[in-house]
Amino acid sequence: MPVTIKDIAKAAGVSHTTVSRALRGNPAISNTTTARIERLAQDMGYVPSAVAQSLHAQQTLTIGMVVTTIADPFIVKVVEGVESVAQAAGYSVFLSTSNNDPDRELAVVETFRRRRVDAIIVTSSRVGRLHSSQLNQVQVPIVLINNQGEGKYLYSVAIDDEQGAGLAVTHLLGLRHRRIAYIGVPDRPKSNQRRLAGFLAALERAGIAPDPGLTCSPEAGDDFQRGQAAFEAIEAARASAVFAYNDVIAIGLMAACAQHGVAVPGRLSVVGFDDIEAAVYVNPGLTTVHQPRLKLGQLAMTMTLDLLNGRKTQDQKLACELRDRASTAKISDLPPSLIVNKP
Amino acid sequence: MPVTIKDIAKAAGVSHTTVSRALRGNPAISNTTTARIERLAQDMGYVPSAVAQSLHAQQTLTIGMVVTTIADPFIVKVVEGVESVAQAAGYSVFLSTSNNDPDRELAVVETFRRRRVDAIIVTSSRVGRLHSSQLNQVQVPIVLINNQGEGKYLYSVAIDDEQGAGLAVTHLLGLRHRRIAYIGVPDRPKSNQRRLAGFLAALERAGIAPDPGLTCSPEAGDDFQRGQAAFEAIEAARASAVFAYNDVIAIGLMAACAQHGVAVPGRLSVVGFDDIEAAVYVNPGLTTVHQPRLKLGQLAMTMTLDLLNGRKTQDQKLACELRDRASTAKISDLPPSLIVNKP
DNA sequence: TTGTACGCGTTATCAA
DNA sequence: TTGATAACGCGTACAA
Repeated sequence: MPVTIKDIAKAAGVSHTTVSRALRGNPAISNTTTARIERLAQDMGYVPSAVAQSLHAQQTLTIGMVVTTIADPFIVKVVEGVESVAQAAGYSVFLSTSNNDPDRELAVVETFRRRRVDAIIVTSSRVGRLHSSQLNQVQVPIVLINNQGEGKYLYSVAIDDEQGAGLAVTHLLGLRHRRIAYIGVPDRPKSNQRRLAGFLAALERAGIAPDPGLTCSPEAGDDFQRGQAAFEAIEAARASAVFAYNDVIAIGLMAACAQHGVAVPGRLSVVGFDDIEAAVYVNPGLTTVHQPRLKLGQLAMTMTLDLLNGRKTQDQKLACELRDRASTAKISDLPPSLIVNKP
Repeated sequence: MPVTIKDIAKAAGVSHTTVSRALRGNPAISNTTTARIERLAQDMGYVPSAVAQSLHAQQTLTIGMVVTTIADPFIVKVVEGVESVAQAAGYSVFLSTSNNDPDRELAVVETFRRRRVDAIIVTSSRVGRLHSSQLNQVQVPIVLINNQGEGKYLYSVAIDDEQGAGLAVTHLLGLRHRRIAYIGVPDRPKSNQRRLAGFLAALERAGIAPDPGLTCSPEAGDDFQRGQAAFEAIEAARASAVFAYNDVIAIGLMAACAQHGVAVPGRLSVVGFDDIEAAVYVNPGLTTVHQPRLKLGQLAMTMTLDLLNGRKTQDQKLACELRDRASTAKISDLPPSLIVNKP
């Protein structure tokens, strides 16, 4: 049982009220007793109970963060951004994973409600389900990362997927590529759709008609395997360049290329999305669209603090930047047929 | 202001005591009123306050987790393991980063004390500092991951570094390598020392005398850069194989090799430690010592639960496994001088 | 300058 | 079967 102000009060021969005031630096208490009490508190190893304080103050100075899985290198950085800003502002953060399971996500939110968190931050959820049921019952601000939602307490900060995809395609167009493929994913429909839209829009601006054969969305297991699985479709489509939904997919594709003797970027240029750590580890280094993930997390928490302090806020969108590394090159002047065939 | 049992009591025309009992399924309350109250609670959107419950029960069902940085791919998995077991057991986890700053680490532990967490889990800290000052003041169990410490409330779960290093070296010896180098790190002294010890012990078992020229510990920036920086020393030492402190260093070294035209594994075999995701992404796939990181986290939390429930526990050590991929090969029969020179 | 009394939301003890 | 009342640790209005 930790030391309480009552214990200190007894030891000091005063009321617990006096102790409370002294420790909070209330000027009404005489300097001498204040000093004495402070010393006593120190000696007795007193640490105030945030639980009791929370009950009294009707706020816990905690926020709940829901992530699908922390294993995603993208999410990790976001969490780090959130946590650092939170910590600096005196907030603690509960981290919970949902594994992309809507039921668990609801359970997690329910737990956060029980714990009386002051706000909730959610990354990459399928808010559809969440929204419908009890999200509107939640009486605290909810900040969505990379996801929109509509509701009284719903706010969002997001990456500009379309702009990012445009960056990738523009880069490839600048390298004279014309047959550019897109590898999408089936399980993040919203962002996938936005990246696809950005991809198509950029092509259209360049006067290139969309070719359905140039977009695919492999079903295989994890993202890396999806990238590998996409290899055949890319070959069949005779693409000279590929824009992948994310880096892991791009890296999986590059692995398949290496296996089949297709040189990157000699025969095929590859652009990813995210700029995860591994993008600089692989060979060749992966050209990719950098997401300001840390900043995204920081912004989400900053916005949360604004909300908590009654300041005005509005939804934010963050721009991406291109990281030009070694997996892209100017298209060779050989005819496409020669370029895409095996050696 | 959320709904309380008093609100429900008023609406139901009973005392709040009855409501409390009804909602907890106390058999003393008649079925009819129980049903009526449950319905009311549901309709009014009642969610019990974990804060008030914690104050009363003198336990919060929360645990605090301190990590140096969540950005470390090793730590991420550990966190995931901890969180999944915690969540299943009804515990919530506070996650805080210390950035390897002893002061911040102390501040974080202090915050956890204020929040009255039931236990604390710490990964990869330099417990020296922590231990000395106020760690002994903490009245809750502390589980250290990959770190020993001595004290009343201190427990630990760890990877068997020596065994893991032995695995790596034995593998290389089996491939006929004799001049095997070790790349260490200056900033994780404990585990570095243990891996070095395992490295040397395995060599000794094979009757190979240690050669100081074959171990180095680059000071450069991050681990990747350290791996790159180690290249020259490895060349100078005329090693045919390298065991690196971790995967990122190994990958950095491989990048430098690619740059200088040194074939891996043709000229140099490389073994890492950790088995991070990127180990399968790089080309060639990195042979490495797999740490059961998820299991490590799960074990840490399981042990914490045991401690909390008064069960007996003892410090645990987890064995590693070798993941044999493509960065190691049998040494060629050319004389060493030919092997290590540039093409 | 200090103390008394009450409330925050919940559970438990005791009495009816 | 139900209800008053106290307690958990803290902060504060009101009194002295």
